[in-house]
Amino acid sequence: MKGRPTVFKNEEMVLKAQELFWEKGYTATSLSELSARTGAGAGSLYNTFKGGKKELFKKSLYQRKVDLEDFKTLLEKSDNPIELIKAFFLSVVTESKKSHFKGCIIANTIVEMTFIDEELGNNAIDILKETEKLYTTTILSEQKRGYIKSQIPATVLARHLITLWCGINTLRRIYPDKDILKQQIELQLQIIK
Amino acid sequence: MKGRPTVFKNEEMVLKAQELFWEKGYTATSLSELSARTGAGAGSLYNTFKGGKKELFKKSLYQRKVDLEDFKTLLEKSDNPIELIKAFFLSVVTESKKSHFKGCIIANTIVEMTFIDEELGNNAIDILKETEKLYTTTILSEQKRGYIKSQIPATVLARHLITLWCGINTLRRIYPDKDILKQQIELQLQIIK
DNA sequence: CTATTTTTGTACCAATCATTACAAAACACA
DNA sequence: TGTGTTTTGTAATGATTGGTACAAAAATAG
Repeated sequence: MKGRPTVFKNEEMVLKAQELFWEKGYTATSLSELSARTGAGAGSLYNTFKGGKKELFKKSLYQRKVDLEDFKTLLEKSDNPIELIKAFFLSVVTESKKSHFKGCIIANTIVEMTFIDEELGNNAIDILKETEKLYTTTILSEQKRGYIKSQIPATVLARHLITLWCGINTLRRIYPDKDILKQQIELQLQIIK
Repeated sequence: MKGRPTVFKNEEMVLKAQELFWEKGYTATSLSELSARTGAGAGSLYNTFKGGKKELFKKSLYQRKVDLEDFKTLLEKSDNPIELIKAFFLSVVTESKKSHFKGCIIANTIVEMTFIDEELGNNAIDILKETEKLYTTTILSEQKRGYIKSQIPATVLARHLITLWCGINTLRRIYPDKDILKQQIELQLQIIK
C-alpha cells in the first residue's frame, strides 16, 4: 500500500466515539469533544467517516447491532435460553454507577431523536425491534418445548421485555441502586414463566 | 403601574416553550426557535426569564409539578383512587400519534440531562420521585382498606408504576399503536391487584 | 533520490449558538 | 404636553458549531 499509514483504526474510533455519544447523546456531543476523545483531528475524522458526525453516530449504533448478533448465537447454543435472557436483565443490576447513568444507547437515542433526526431515530428503533424479534422466537420455541407454561402470546411477552428494558433504562438513573433495581426486574420477569 | 405594558404573559410563554422543549429536548431547542414559537423577541424572553434558556426550561418542568398537584387532589377526593391511577395509565393509549412521539417531558429530561446538566436532571428526577410517593401513599392506604390484596410492599408496587411509565414513554415511540400499548399497560397493571 | 499517494494536523469557513446592549415604543403620572 | 419607567424589537456580542481546504508528513514504488 502506498501513502501515509493509517494510524487511527476505524473500529477503535467508533468505540471511543460511542462512549461519548452514549453519555451525552447525539446533539450535545460536539466534534471537538469527539476529536479530543478519539485523539484524531478533524481531518482524520472526516477522512475516515465521510458522512461526518452523523455517520460516526450511525456506526456507533451499528456496533450495538453486532453485539446483538453475538447474543443471538449465544441464545441458539444454550439449552435454557430463557434463563440466559433473564440473567442478562439481572446483570444490569451489578453494573457501575456510571453505567446506570449512561443507560442504553439505543433507548436513549429513541428518546432523543424523535423530532431531531428521523433516520437516526429509526435506526435505533430497528435495533430494539430486532431484539424483540429475537425474544419472540426464543419464547415461542420455549413455549412449544413446554418450558414456558404461560399462554400469553410470545409476541406480547417479548414486547413486555422491551418495555421493561426501556423502563429500567430510566429507573436506573433515578435509583442507581442494586437492591431496588433487582427488586423491580425480578418482579417483572415473573411474567415470563 | 408605570411603563410599557407587558404583552407576553409569563405562564403563556412557559406553556409555549414547554411544547418545544417537550418535542426537541433542552439541548436541541434554540433560543431563536423559542422566540419564534412564543412570539417574543430575545429582549422579552430575557426580561421575563432572567436566567435565560435554563430558567425557561426549569419553569417548563415546574409546570408539570403543578399538574401533579392537581392529580393529587383528584386522588384524594376519589373513593377509588387505584382505578383512577389505572385509568390515567390507560388514557395514554388513546392519545394522538404526536403525543406518543413526544412522550413524557420528565422522563425525557432524565434521559437527556444525566451528563449535561445535573441540576435540571435532578429537577426532573424529583418530580418522578414525588409522583412515586403519591402512588405509594395511595396504594398503602388501599392495602389497609383491603382494596388491594397483594402483599407486595406499596413502595415496590409504586416503583413498578414508575418503571412502567418510563417504559411506556419509550415503547409508544416504537409502537404508537393503540392496541399494542393497551395490551402492554394492562398486562403490567395486573400486578396492582 | 524522486515521484506518487494517502493520512494527518491545523487553520479556516460560514452558520448558529446563548446572551447582552440599547434605542424606540408604550404606557402612567404630572 | 412633557417626564419617568418599563417593555419591546433589533442589532450586535463573542463563543462554538459542524464541516472544509490544504500543506506538511509519511509511507511506497520506481
